Amino acid sequence: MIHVRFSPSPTGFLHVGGARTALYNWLFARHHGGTFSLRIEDTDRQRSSQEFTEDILEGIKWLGLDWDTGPIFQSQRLELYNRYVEMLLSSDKAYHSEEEGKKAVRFRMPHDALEFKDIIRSTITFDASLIEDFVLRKADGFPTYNFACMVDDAEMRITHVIRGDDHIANTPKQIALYKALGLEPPQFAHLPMILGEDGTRLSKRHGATAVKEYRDLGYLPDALINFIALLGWSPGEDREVVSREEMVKCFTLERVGSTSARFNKTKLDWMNSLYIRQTPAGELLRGLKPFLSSAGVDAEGLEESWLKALAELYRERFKTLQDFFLQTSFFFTEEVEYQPEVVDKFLKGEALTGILQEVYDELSGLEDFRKEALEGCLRRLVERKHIGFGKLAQPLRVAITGRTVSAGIFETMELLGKEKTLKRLSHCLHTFCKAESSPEANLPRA
RNA sequence: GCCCCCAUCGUCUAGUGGCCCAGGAUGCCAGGUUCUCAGCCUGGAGACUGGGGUUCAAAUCCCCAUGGGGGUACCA
Repeated sequence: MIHVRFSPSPTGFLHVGGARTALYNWLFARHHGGTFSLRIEDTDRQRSSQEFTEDILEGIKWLGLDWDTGPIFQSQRLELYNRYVEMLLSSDKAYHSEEEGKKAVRFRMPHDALEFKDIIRSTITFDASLIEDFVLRKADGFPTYNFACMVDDAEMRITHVIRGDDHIANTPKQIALYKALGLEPPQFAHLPMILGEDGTRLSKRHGATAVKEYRDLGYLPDALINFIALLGWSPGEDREVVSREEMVKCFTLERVGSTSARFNKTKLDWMNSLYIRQTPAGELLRGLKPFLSSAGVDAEGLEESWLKALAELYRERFKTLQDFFLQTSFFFTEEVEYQPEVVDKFLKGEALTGILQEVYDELSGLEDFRKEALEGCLRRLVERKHIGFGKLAQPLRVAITGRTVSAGIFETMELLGKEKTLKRLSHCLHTFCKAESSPEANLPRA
């Protein structure tokens, strides 16, 4: 039976690197029908905090990685580590030391050559004589990382340690500890790091690095998971879009690469838009509503079917859930703001004024405001006027949306509704076209 | 400084000695579809870090150099 764990230290938010480590452990456990445990390594009393612990747990939950046991907290297991310290002390494999008035227990590091097989890399060898006698128990009574990690891995019967390769240098120390205690070390798999877009270690200046930031920006957990999984792992056969279930099915550590990967937001955006396009509208709506609410829209007060139709209409156009409101905001407001440049380009000129007036007249006489009827009506109009449809569509789009890009004009009008559509058209005719057209004649008669 | 790891298109990667004058994806460019944008379709440019070996044959194996990353804490 395979047992793995994810063991973050709560000294920072869960970032994409940690998320990937958690994901690979989870995938490995699920693939082999083993267990996946959570362990919080909070032995640094200064830097650890409850806030980070909660952030990490919430992040893992949001990503949909369920765990079988834990979380266990190392800060609550001092007694256990002390037992191991006594064992090492009594067999003279460890000793008390004092530096600058601080009493600690150090491990008597054996000086023989050390090597271990890494599943992802080749055999890694170390000259143990270069490794000093490291501290097992600090002056404050807490264990150090290397010691607590080893004791817990042994106690939890961890069979595979899958972690970031910044831990490679720790591995010989931990193996030496296993040997000193007469225990069999687990197998190790060190994952290459995830770097920032510029190839340097991931940090705040790379923009969003925390998992929760991606959630708040409107990325779907499945999309993030898929993207992150590909940072170092490949299912082969030129496949890239892989569902969770498929990943579980085909995940192996052998297919994890050994080169560090740069985080590439552009590709994440593509992946996210792909998942958005594949998500059923109802489900998409659940994700969208919180974003609408935070934008000040009373999402619950809106008609579900209308909102669903809107999401359906725009699903191919937004890359993040946050992006959705940015593109559709004009549906949720009474008035629309018009940019001067856009007005000059699309709403001025006599010919235009005339045609927009005719559009207004035609539309106000329409009973059926569904897209098919709207299309028929406007197509007939441009045919009568002998102009290309584009000549009409753009000014009309600007008039009712305030922008030069939107979804199809008929669908947009249908969802906007007759009232708002006419109101905005009327507003434009009054405000922008007035001066250049003959006074009364061209004004909406509505 | 010392120790360790790594090295294929801008980026993520496929590739485990011949199928590779290197495949996919993304991004970029061009064209098509079209009421704009997006999407979709078609095409294009774009890489084996360098140098030595080994071999009939090397992106694949070995060595060196270079570059990048990590470690060198009573942090994890």
